[in-house]
Amino acid sequence: MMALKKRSVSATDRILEALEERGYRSTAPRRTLAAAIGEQDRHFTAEGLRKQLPPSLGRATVYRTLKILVEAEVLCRVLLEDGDLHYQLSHRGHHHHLLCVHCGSSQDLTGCDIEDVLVSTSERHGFELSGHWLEVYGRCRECAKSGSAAA
Amino acid sequence: MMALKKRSVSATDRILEALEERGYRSTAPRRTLAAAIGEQDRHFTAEGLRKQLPPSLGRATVYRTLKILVEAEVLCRVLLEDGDLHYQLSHRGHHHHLLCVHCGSSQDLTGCDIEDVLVSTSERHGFELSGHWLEVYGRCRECAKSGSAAA
DNA sequence: CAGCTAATTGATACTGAATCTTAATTCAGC
DNA sequence: GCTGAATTAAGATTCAGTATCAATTAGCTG
Repeated sequence: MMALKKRSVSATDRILEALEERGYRSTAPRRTLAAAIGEQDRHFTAEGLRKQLPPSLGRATVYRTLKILVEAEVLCRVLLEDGDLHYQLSHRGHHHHLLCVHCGSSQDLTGCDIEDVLVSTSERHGFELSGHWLEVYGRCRECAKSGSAAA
Repeated sequence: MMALKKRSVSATDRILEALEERGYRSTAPRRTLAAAIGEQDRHFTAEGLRKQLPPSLGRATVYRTLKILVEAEVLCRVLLEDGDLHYQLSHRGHHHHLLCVHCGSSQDLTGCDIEDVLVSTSERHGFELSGHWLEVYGRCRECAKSGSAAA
């Protein structure tokens, strides 16, 4: 089906740059990890990623690096409908996801007015807003089109 | 500070009723659990709850019952800002929470227009909406008022 | 209320994810 | 090439949650 990939900058490079920017050393394990993450085209888990890596790459290294990358905003965490937390390549800055429950793809949600609605709603409740978490589930255009009898 | 508690119906009773409605037996462990849950005035975890119970109450029983109660919509799960999932007494039906990051209290978010915004936004993306998860973080009126130098 | 059966229970073992510890290795600058 | 600090891998450990299963118990039924 040939999902189109915008790999112009290479996610792998973005990851390595982010590490360098933050003063982390360039090591073989991190390069391996960056490459592996760059190949993910869906959200993934730490353990799932680990299974795609040489077993010589220590578990702690995977977890440490993922944590760093989330802090660096290269990765973000997405909440699946069942409460599972996965990782995913991210664009910097605050955004939300449209998660396809069928194929697992995700689109970023930008230019929506949700923030505004939240602000005014919070005010009505005397609530001093500081943040929020939103995930949206459904079927992406492709999956909705290609039928598969939407439940 | 005397948080006001609307305990008119007693959460404990609501829990027991929900179990009965669904054809579950009334057992001593379940009554103990219901009472304990009724006393929670914040979101809590399965293990946290367990620590407040007689150790004779088996681990499996706690988890089993919590699962039943979530299905019965007496409890709902809330996502904390750090990705932790907790439980909380719930009103039936779909709703969101305003979670106070300071005192841990939560208010239900009702009568907001978020659903509408989501529908139209999703449409713009060719996305067939099926569900969403939203948590809002901040400070409740009390905590915002009582200062404690909002970060 | 005694007896019965299926639901329920709790102990225990088990799983899998994630963290901690530590000694050895590797990077990067000199 | 040296050297010190960052990084690593291995393994032990913790922890939440699940599965198993024999023993118990609720709630009929007569």
